Amino acid sequence: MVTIADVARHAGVAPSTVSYVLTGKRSISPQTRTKVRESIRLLGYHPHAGARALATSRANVVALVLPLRPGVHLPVLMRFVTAAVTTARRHDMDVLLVTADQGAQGLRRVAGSAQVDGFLVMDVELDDDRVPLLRQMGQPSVLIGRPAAVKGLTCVDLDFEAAGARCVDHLADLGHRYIGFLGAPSVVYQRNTGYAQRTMAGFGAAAMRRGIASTALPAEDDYESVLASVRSLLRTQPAMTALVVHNEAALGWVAGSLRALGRRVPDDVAVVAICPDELAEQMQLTSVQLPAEELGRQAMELLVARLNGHPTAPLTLLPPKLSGRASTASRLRHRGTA
Amino acid sequence: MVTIADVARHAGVAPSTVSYVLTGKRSISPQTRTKVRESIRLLGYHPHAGARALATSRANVVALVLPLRPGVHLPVLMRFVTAAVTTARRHDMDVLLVTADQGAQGLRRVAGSAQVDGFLVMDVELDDDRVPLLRQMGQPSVLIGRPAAVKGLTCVDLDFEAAGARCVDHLADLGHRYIGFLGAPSVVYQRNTGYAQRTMAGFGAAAMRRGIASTALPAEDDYESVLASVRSLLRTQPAMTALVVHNEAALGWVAGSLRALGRRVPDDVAVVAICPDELAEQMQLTSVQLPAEELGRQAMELLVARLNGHPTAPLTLLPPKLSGRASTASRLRHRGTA
DNA sequence: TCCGAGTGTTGAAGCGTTTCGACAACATTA
DNA sequence: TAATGTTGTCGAAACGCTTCAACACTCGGA
Repeated sequence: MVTIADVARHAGVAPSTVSYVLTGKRSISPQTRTKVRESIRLLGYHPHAGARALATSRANVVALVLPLRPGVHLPVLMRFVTAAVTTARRHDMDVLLVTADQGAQGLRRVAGSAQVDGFLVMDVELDDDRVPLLRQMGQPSVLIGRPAAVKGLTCVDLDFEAAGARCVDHLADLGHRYIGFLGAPSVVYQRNTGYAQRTMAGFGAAAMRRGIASTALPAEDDYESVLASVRSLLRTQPAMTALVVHNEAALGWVAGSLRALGRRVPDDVAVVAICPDELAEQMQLTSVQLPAEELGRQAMELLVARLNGHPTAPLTLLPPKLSGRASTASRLRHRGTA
Repeated sequence: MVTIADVARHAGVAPSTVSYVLTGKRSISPQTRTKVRESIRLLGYHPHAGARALATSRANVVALVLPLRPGVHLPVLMRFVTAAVTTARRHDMDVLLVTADQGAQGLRRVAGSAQVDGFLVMDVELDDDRVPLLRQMGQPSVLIGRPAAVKGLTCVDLDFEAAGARCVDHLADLGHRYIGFLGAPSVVYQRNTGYAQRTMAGFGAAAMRRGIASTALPAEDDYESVLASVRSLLRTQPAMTALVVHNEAALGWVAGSLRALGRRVPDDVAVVAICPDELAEQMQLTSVQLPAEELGRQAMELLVARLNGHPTAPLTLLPPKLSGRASTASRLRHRGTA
């Protein structure tokens, strides 16, 4: 292994000088700087991460805590992950993967051994058992998701209530008066997952506000079950002319199910999805974006800020954005206003 | 931070003694051992990972290299990942996430800075640009997948050729004489991905061997495209009575497409999938298992073996296992033998 | 001419481990 | 009894980096 001493010798300077060239914490003459840089390049020098961590008590690594629970939509999850990793790298940080099975135990271990400087915790539930632990541990952490109490934490999330409401408003503006809601798999609700419940709440409240009749059902992630849920919604509310879908896995089967039940999208039933934009684009669905990349990026930026001692707000909510597409381009409004 | 010196002082021994208790590299009297253990517990001591890495030149971290290319089925990928992480933890190792965008550059960096002791590389292509790099770098590595030349490497993979063949044999034994093959999205073949091509090859060779007519087509991951592919297969070979599907994302739409074209599973068309067992179980499909967990586990075990200086075979192929389920339970055989 | 400020560089101490050689204390053998 | 192992413990020297205090210069200004 080539060390800083080797570089120093090769460049004819002291090790500390090389260090200062690297970190930029002191001014170095341009001549020396280029000389040192050249030696580094020539020798293929890379600072030893462990040694650096020891000297600075900073590992430049953050833990990414991924529970991998059933019911989470992995493609979406991976977008969070990629965005977070990319952002981390932009700040010269690496990412250590901590999965569910390691549990609280695992958090303690990596924090205690100074392996990581902070935590990025994904898929946070309303009352998450990791939250008290994170609060008590000194290490900075950022949560993607929103536990019941955010005091003393840093959380990032989409404003799911607003998202649910936004869907209703859009449909109401188009003249729809009977709207259905197709939710996540029922386990997700049983588990007390904040985002699912909040979307529902926002949806329901907005419907009340606008004087619109609404019905909601969960949907599992297979065709039969989606079909059953849609059928059930239609039976409950035969006049239903619009459907809000908050379930990525079910999306692929919604149009098919409606068709199987004799309804066409968008002419008989308009559909609004809450999902990543790409997915909606591909299926030509009007949608409220689930800005996975943006969330992952923001979360990591906040974590970096905290690592550098900057204070952060306990809760950052991203406003929902709706993109209109073919699935709500029905002629209902014209009919209604005709 | 509580250090080994603190523990030593608290227990009334030398730091080195504490270290020996921890590593077990020298015999320590039971009394001292319990005394030290008690102090460790009481003070909540965790050895500093960086310091340890510096002293031992072993980070006890492996890099997990995840390209996250389009077309890979993420649920399957995540099973590899979870299995690999779990296995790593069983050997007291942690896992650093390295994603595609970091490229070869990233591999060099983490290896050079002694951040990781080895690499677990996933989703390896036939001629992967990371392979020469891995060969030249000193660090041990294990690949999941199978590049064109495996000399000097350690690779783990399912025997996809055998898997393709196994499907044909099963169907042939049931009396089918006209078999279709529904493959991965076409990008996967364009990208020269080994597993897709090998499955096809195994399928084709077995069909020839058994004197069976076969047709193959790729399928994209949306309903319309699956329907189109299936229709095209049926048009090419109207007598087709069986279908082998090697495309997790398409699986959900296969039965629907066949039904839409007037064929029922399994009575008109038998279906065999190559996919993780759980997925097949859920859809009641006869399948050749894609043993993601087993592959991830094996790969990590091999990596650990290499890290400990044990030699490893360049190629470990897992034999395919077929589980019969409802989707091939047609009465064809009886008709055939009747 | 001398002083103070600023600039560029250095030597050495320290970060928290592991590990090697040394050394007591005790047990075993000749 | 002396020589020889064995066992358990210790002190000190690494490991490769950062950073602080100190030092040698140069440059203006008084």
